[in-house]
Amino acid sequence: MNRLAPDSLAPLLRKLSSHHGLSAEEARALAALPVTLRDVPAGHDIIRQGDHPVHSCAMITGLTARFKIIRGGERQINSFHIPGDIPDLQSLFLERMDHGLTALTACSIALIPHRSLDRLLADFPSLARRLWRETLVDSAVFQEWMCNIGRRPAPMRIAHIICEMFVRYDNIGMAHDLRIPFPFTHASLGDAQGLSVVHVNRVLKQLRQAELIAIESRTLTVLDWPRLRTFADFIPDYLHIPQAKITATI
Amino acid sequence: MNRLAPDSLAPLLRKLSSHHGLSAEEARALAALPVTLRDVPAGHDIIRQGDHPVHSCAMITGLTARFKIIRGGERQINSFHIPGDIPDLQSLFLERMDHGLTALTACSIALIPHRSLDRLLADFPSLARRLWRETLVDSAVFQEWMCNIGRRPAPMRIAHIICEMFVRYDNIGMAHDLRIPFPFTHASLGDAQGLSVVHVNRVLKQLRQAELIAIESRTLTVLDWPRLRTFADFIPDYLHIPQAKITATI
DNA sequence: CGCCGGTTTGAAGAATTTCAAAGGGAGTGG
DNA sequence: CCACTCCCTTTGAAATTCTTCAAACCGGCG
Repeated sequence: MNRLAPDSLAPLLRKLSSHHGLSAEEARALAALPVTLRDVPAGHDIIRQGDHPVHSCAMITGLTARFKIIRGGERQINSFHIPGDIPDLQSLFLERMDHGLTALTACSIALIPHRSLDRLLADFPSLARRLWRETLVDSAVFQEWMCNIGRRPAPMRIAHIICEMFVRYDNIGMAHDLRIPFPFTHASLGDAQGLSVVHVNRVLKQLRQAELIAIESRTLTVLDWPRLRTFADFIPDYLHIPQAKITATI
Repeated sequence: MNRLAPDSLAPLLRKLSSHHGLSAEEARALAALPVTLRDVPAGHDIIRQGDHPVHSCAMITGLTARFKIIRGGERQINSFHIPGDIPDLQSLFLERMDHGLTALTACSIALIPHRSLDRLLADFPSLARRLWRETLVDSAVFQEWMCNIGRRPAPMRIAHIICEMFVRYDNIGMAHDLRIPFPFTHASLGDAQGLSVVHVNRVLKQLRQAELIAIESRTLTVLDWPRLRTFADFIPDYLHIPQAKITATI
């Protein structure tokens, strides 16, 4: 399942350059990282709580989630990760994993040795700043999720996470005609937004009946973006995507 | 309300050195930062959503909270900050504030110009790594709070946040005889943990009656740490405080 | 064809919120 | 020094949201 490929970091490069363009030199340094490609089947845990990873991984295709299992066995999903994300960049500085990373769909990921990352950051402080920024955006998303889970009623929560995924997929060029991949199970949405499977189901039904969204064959169509985003109280600030890139499509 | 003082960053220095000791040179560079001290009255907003700050602030005394107001006016508190924390370090890279920072008690804070921080980080990559790490710990705390809010019942949530504050206060030498400052209002706890004021009140009553804690004159006493931490399912990993420093006191 | 994971529905039950109102306690002004 | 005020805490009761339990359904895959 391991192989090497030269431009496997393309999604990451695109994302990193989205804020300020990457210099040729920076791009070269990133592309030169010695990565190992790995294909992960759906449902597989990529990193487990308690691990001391020596790699971080960049998402190439698929969908992953960071999660914690709490006493009683309930799962809390803290984030979803799509191509271009580095879900476990923090493991570079926080040696011990306090959460897991799991593949919600079949994924292909690029493993980057911490040692190489260390060197890269030392040699290119500007890249260090970019990556630091990425971890901060991550953090900003956590904060918005807390608002969702802590203070918004279920229908708003689900609408909100749909809006978020829509904008994020759009940002990496994976939204077309108001359609995005939607491989989420009701259980994964519930674990992310603090709801039971049953309730997620009922709420999705509402959203469908209100003709805000349609879901078929693991694809979600936004039927009425303005109404959906209003309903969800969705304000994309917190994703810290450059304005220009957002307003273009939506 | 502004004045200058030489060693106002002492709490921050102590915290930063807690992971790996600071070199003399690093400590000197930090202490040389041109900070402005400011006293903030309780209830005052230090930074508002939408601001583009040119400083970050280090907590010297008092208690602050990061928060968002959502449509409908509800407040979600995302984090509490005690002396030694830099609640808004992220504003160095995320230009626009997507949340606010408010003083829950009278506070004194040290404003550090972003320009000086930039220079510091460029001159001392090792300090950059330490500060990056701090923001990642912040992130880890967000993740644990998500577990709390999303998946734990109210009594566990409140017990958990109490455990967290206890360990954090202990870590900066502000816990004595199992007592910590407890200036939280029920409203602030509720806004942090996704509960109503009324319910926080009832839950605190339970915890008192179970003789897990006692609260008087804004001081909380942990009456039975082992039982409290078990009840809360509290595992301090996520605070990423060096083992040695934790087990010593608790 | 049959299995399996995921979805859907109904009904009952629990946790939590909302509404309403009374009870402290600390600071302020007279 | 007292009275007043404001904010916070506390309590009760009713309403609501969401969960749990149970069971049927559905669609893709071996």
